[in-house]
Amino acid sequence: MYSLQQHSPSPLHLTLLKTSKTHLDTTQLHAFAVKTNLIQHTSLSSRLVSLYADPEINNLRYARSVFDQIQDPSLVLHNLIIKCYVFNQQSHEAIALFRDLLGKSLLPDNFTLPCVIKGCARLNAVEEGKQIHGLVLKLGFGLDKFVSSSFVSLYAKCGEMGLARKAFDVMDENDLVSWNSLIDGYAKCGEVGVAMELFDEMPERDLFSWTCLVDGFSKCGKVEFAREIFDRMPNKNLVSWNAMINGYMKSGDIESARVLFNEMEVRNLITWNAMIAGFESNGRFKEAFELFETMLDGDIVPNDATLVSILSAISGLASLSKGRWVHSYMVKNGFLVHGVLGTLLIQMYSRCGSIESALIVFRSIPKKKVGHWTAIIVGLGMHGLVDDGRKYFDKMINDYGIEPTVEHYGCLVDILCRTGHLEEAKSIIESMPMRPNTVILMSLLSGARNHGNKDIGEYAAHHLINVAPDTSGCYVVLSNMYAAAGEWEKVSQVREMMKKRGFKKDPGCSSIEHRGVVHEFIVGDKSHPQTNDIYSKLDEMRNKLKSAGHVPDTTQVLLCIEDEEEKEEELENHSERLAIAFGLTNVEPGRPIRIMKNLRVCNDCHSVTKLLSGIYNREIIVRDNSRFHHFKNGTCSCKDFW
DNA sequence: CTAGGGTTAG
Repeated sequence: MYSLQQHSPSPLHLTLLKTSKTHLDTTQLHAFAVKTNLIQHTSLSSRLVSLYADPEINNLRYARSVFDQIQDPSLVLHNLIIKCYVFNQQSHEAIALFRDLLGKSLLPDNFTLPCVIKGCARLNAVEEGKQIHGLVLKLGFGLDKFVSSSFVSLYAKCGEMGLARKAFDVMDENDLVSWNSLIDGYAKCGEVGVAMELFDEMPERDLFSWTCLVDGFSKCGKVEFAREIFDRMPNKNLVSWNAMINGYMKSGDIESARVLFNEMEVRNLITWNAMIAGFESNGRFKEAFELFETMLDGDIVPNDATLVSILSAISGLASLSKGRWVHSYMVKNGFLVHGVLGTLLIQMYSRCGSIESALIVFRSIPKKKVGHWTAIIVGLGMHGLVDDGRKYFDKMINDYGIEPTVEHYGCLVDILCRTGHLEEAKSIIESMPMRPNTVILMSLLSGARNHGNKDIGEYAAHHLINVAPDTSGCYVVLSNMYAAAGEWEKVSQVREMMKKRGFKKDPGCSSIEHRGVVHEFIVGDKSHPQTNDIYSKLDEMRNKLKSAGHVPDTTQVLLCIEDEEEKEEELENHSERLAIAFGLTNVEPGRPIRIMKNLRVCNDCHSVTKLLSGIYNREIIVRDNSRFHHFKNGTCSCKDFW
């Protein structure tokens, strides 16, 4: 190893560095050039740009900074940087530089154009692509093989099949790449017939073309066609198998995906990620996590994409211990939390019930982006830390100059509704720059119910039914509100509406994690190995609640049950009660019981859990479908607003 | 000082 600081430059050095392609050598050449002021020579600085922009070295930041110091950089240098931007998924920067280039009255050539067009394709920027197309025709590159096939690919990727076809037909001679781009486009649009016809017309088909069809049909949800092609393929490679697995996962056919996965002799990281992401997106969180463990046992190294799926899966499982374990794995293995992984960690911790850990992660992120702010504000909202939520919202806008999105407004509205500032919440909804979504309107409606404001309740319900007529929760809350106001006629009107629209409730399901195992309970569940213990604990709970003076609140057992005793029984078997009974029997005294539930906690369960937290002197943390409830000493963190 | 356009996970 030599050091340029200690040796004077010799021709030998320069020759060595000219042929070298490592990052270290390049930075040494860079340092040398700066020190000796040779960087002023365009030939040397140009060489540096090309080295830094080389895919092997790929140091975009250095490439750009050297480039920026060159007076009147040549077209070739522009081409290098543009290509490097596209390679590094920063196509908007590539296009910005392309515009600079035109502004400098430099003309793009047949090297520039395919790169810029590819950048447009990456960004789905079909309008910009069309403008460039006009320029291409003016400059006379319309017949260039690479330029025109780039347009076929761009239009096909953007779903503009008419234009793709035109660009294809204009070509002198269609090579394999242009055929594949076109077929890929038709397949992804679901044009099975056209895609197959073209495929049959192709002069030669290699592996690539077959895989385009498998992937295209998978992506547009025609998984049975994808499988047909897959079975007919003369040869298959990893990409074909992965595309097929992905197709099954997208269509929700997890079993078929698993069968393929097991049949595979060779798998790569993409295979594992496709499976894990597939489990996660289909709500099979437990299996996603188990596969992740299998992967690590097999010494396969995960990447960011794997962790994105795994953190989401853990959020779904609400398993704090698994979350902590994965977080420490990430720290040990050098995963950076600055980008999307930071967002997911914050989300994971707040959804697993530890807002404290979420805050620690949030504070540790040096350059916070919108996603981080959203995650922490949503988290604080879920946990009912009201003042903090408001504080972070203001801080984000005023100190960091970040434009709030609909989600941020949602949190603010939620906070205002919780504290009874309903008019203010309503006026924020009316003045925010975007249309209110279901979540915001539900917050307002629930707030109106809890604070007995019928006018605002009806206002919110009216808008909700317009925005999302399928939201059953809206009718439930509205009916609760009328019931509380004693307007029984309106209550029955709402129930009629629900019946007419055919709403059926999902069965309630709660889960609790104990010693690394997730235990699931549905309403009236008797399948757990400890069922006897659980039901005798339920008996004990019922007696203690009775002596504490609890009267079951059956007003929310809405639809099908008429008999009063049956109503009470239904309540007693709600899934969260089973989970609490399990928790009281199994979780070590003094440790909190953490439960996750798929539906909103009902009124009666909420007041029962408050009482139980006092009676058994236990902290009980329940995550329902919208927020966390920290029950302690007979009260709840949501202050009875949820 | 460039060597280009088509398929798989997020």
